[in-house]
Amino acid sequence: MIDLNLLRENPEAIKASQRARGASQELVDQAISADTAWRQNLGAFEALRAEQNAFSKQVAAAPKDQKQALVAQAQELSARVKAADAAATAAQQELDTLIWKIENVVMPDVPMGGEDDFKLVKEVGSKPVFDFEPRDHQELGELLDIIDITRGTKIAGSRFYFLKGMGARLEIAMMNMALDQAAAAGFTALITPTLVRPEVMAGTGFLGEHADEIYYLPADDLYLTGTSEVALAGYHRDEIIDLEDGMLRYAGWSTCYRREAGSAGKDTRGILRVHQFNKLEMFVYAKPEDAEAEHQRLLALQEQMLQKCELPYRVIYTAAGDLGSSAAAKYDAEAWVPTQDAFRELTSTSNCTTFQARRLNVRYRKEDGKTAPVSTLNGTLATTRWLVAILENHQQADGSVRIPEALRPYLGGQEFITPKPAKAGA
RNA sequence: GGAGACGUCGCAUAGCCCGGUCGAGUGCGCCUCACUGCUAAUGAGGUAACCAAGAAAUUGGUUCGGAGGUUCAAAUCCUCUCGUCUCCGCCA
Repeated sequence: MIDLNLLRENPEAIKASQRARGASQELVDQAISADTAWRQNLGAFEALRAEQNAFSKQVAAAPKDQKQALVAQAQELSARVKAADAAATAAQQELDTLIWKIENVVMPDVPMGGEDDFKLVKEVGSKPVFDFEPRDHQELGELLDIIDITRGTKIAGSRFYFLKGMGARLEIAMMNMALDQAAAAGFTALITPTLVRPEVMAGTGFLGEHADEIYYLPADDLYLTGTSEVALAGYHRDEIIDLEDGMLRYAGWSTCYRREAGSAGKDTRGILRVHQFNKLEMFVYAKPEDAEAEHQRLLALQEQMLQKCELPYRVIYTAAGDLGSSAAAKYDAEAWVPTQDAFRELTSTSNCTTFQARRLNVRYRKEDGKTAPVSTLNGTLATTRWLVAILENHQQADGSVRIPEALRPYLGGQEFITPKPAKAGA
């Protein structure tokens, strides 16, 4: 939710942001008139209510024989109060629906435009050169017997898979390495609920634009979360948190579920885009003045992970139109996927400024003792998708895969994943 | 799954039966002052959040888990809902 004061004092800033996103500017004008109407209605109601409260005290103090007459008067007043109350409530609802539709105000340096209008920040590492025809991760997965898509599909349908043997262990190793790194950087580990109530899903904004993407369990009226961000953002909901000793940093470990309804036919091969995967997500509650520096720090942590996995990658600064509605700025790190001859997104980190916290009502106490909304930030540190890049970039001519050094301690020192030896006589 | 109890201002509780004098008492914690003087005791006062108006002091309003309802008036009565606890049953 945007800041109402900003709407009143500098609506042009919000309009400019909406324009950069390619979102509606008209909404801003509508919200301003709704705000004015609401405040008028509220003032009228409050004056009437004050009258009623004063009158009510008279009634209470009046001697018995006068009560009857006073009550009769009060009835008439009560009716007017009810009407004014209803009008004020309606005006507020109107304002609310409008204000919730306005997206977060983007940072001034965010490029205008859509998905392809990003700013390239950097490219790191060199793309592997193969003197053989590289296999894609699905082929490697089958050859090494570490990814079983056929059986995943058999038991759960398309976009499901089994990670088997070293495949399963590789994912756990990577997740563990990420968790260790996060812990060293001051993040508290959290294993989060993956089923949440409707109000939490709505409160974090995912029921809006992502509604199609979400699994829902009608028998229990619960939603499966597509990221632990939902639980992590809701964690301190309606709280005044203490940021005196520094920001609150969490590393959420969870399985994520996505319907991928809008991506039929896209990335159907392998495990690049699946209905269920694991993810380690960083989430930070910070004072607004510290948010930008922390955003850079999250990106640095992501890069550190990518480098430990010895992956060539690039960092892009997303354009306004490709930002989530609560993000003011976002960096994506994309790893090189050789068989696709393309960079594919492995991590994403967003600075949501105070937008998300305002909606979730998470505040802190400032020096002057007043409360103010905090800033929230999030960023991916590892997901199942990373396996795609690891397998493809580190493959050898015989189909074996070299394990990046940093991961080896998590795999008993093992250096390669090798194909099963062919059975004798086969 | 069955039965019951409970949810009040940081924490612990009073108030609810018998609606108005309750936005709400007490204890603890915390803050300020006084006194004493020594890492304390005692006394006095203060101590929620949110919204609107205002330059501000301040004023008005809302909030007693949440949502509805009854009433001139709801912490208090009614309905639903969420949560916690206890006992019983059942069981990965």
